[in-house]
Amino acid sequence: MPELPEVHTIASDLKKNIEGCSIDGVEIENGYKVNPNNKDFSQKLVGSRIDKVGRVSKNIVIKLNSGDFLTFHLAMTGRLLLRDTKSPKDTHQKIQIKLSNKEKNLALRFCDARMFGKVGVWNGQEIKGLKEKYGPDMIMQEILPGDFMERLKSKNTTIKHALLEQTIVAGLGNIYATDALWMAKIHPETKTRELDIKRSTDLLKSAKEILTEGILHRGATLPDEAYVDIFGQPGSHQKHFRIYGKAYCPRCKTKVEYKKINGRGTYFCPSCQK
DNA sequence: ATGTTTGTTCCGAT
DNA sequence: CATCGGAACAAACA
Repeated sequence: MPELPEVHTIASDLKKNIEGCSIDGVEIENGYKVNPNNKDFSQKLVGSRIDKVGRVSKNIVIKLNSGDFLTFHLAMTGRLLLRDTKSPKDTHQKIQIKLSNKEKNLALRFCDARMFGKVGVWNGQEIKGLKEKYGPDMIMQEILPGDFMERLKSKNTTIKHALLEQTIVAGLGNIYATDALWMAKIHPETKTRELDIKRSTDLLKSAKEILTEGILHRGATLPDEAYVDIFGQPGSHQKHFRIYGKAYCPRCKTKVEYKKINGRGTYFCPSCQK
């Protein structure tokens, strides 16, 4: 489930809590598979130290002192939890990584109900390749409106679909893209080829604004609690959704329309999104 | 029982 | 060969 604000929250909390820790052990649930394989994964992790925690698009990327990188992609239902080593196993727990420094012993746990998530260890070259496959990050990189427009126009599809394409711009998911289009008063089925500079500028501004707001609210947690932070706490951005999940447009009170656009549930106001 | 779901990748059609 | 749309991945929930 996590989109940029949720992944950002996890990465920044992890940064404060596990940088400098040594990796003492790795436990992988029976049948669960990681990259490149479970044996090499464990061997490369155990005995190394965590240098830096960061994010590449929606991947959590952890740099080790060995020069290798540990990555997590949470997909729809992945969770990263920082627990006491003695705390009981979490639901859908797939991996436990034991960490320690002078003051504490911790367990970093990866859990995933639907198992669309991905976990692995990679070398520097592979991480370079990972970074290269994504478009500019909506928060960490400066994107000029003209560039944003050209990138969107490079794909001949609906604006909603193009926004979700991480190779075009990185960070938006279904919820934030839906709200960004509402903020910019753009119909989600608008063809990318019909974009002009004014609408592209509005959309870029809206997307950055909604993602920034999401970060301030520590992400959005839906009723199923697929996303919680590393301490198991929900975010609060769900209280600030603009049109996602709404029945009436907050701007003009028109009844909200819901339809699948390129396979994803999309809410929009038929009156003010043109 | 059926239709949903926050993401991404792959396959078939064009 | 390149591009696009949709299915598929798997599980929980209403």
